[in-house]
Amino acid sequence: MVTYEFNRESRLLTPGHFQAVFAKPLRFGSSHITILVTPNSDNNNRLGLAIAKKRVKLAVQRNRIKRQIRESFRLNQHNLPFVDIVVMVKSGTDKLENKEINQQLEKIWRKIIQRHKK
RNA sequence: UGAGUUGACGAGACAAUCGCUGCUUUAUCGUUGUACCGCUUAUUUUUAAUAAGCGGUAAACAGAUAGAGGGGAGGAAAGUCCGGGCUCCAAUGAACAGGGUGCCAGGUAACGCCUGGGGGGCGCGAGCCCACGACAAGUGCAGCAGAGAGAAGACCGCCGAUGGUUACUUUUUCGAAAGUUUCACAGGUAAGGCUGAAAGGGUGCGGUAAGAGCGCACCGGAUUGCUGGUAACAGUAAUUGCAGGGUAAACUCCACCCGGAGCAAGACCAAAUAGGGUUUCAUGACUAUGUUAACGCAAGUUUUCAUAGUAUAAGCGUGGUUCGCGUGGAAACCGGGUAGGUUGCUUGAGCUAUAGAGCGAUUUAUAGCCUAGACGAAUGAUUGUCACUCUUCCUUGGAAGAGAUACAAAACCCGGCUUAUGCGUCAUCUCACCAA
Repeated sequence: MVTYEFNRESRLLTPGHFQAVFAKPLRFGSSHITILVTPNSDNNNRLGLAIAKKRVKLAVQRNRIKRQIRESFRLNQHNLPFVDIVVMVKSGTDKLENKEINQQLEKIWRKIIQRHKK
């Protein structure tokens, strides 16, 4: 079933959730983005964002990046296996265009899907 | 038309698709408690009451799903620099300490803000800028330069009583005398030079050996009075030779103001685990005394029963005090409280319009309106069309191409200040040029 919804059930909400992902992650990355992945027990995939103030200084840029990531996750989530995901960002990302962020993310989604098919 | 000045407003628009988050409403679903009705069981106070369970109906509250409607970042949301509301803590008031403000008047919930006025500075002007009380209460500070930096100072210069000397001039009774020049020097001087950011009022005339408020006139200052003004202050008259510079974002003095911490404030619900208190229960344990039985030569060990004691234990360590060690189980209830959740949370010193008061900040009255409430943190993404600027072409409003789209995102709420900001629109006044 294809869904484009994105509500509270598809987010990591508490520090506990985040710790679980940081504990033993699979790492995927591109030039500006790092993604940590852990399989979860729910029949759902969940997204958490870790955009450090150190990496992206302006609140406006942080918001923009978060929205782009959420949008990309929302549109691709039906292809992903059931996993918990934490997206981290390297410095310099605030200078990327929306399109570039999207391209990088889609590459990573493909990698994750391939890895989990095996 | 150009160059400026001040003020106000806007912060790309529309459509489609896919999403996020509150609100309103409709439908469905299940859950919880409430009321009523019926049935069953139990107890007793037995034509009934109470409790528990099941079923039905009603309305309410919250939840989930689906549909519809409607709302969803800013002028600075920023910096967190002031002020206030609100919350908790503290509190009789006052003083001290500490901090802040600082021309006058008004506005305000309050302010370090705003308005009007005064003074000073800048600009041809419209206008803009200024922490703008007191250094004659006291203390302190000032590199270098310079003679001297505070009731100053004699380096150069100017003058010069007196004494000497050289030369010259004049007079001459030929002894000399006077003058000029020059040297030494008691001293005078604050005009000039020099230094400096600053040198103890300024200009002119008189005066003097040379000078000097030494005297005078004008300007400036101080004091006292008068006039105008609520006041800051301004004007004016008389008196006073002038009275000791700067610095108070130096200590300080004067006047006025200020309790502390903050929505991670505060309030409510409250899992698991651990721990606290109260009550009850059951039996067991321990101790003391007596006692039964068994074993044993005995000391004693094990054991039965009874009585008494046990939470500030008994007991042990050490004879006493102190101190330390030790102080079992189950159930119910109570209270604190972590994770988490709910609330505080958006109706407010609110916005808009009209009218009145006021030069204005502002304020009064009436009417209308409700305009974000997220919490690992929503307010978005993609595409298309049109707008904006520039260039080119035809030509005077079309086409093509290119470019730009800033600064920056609520986090309890308001009033300010400061800083960032591509640009567009409107109004205001000033200056310059041209035309009339």
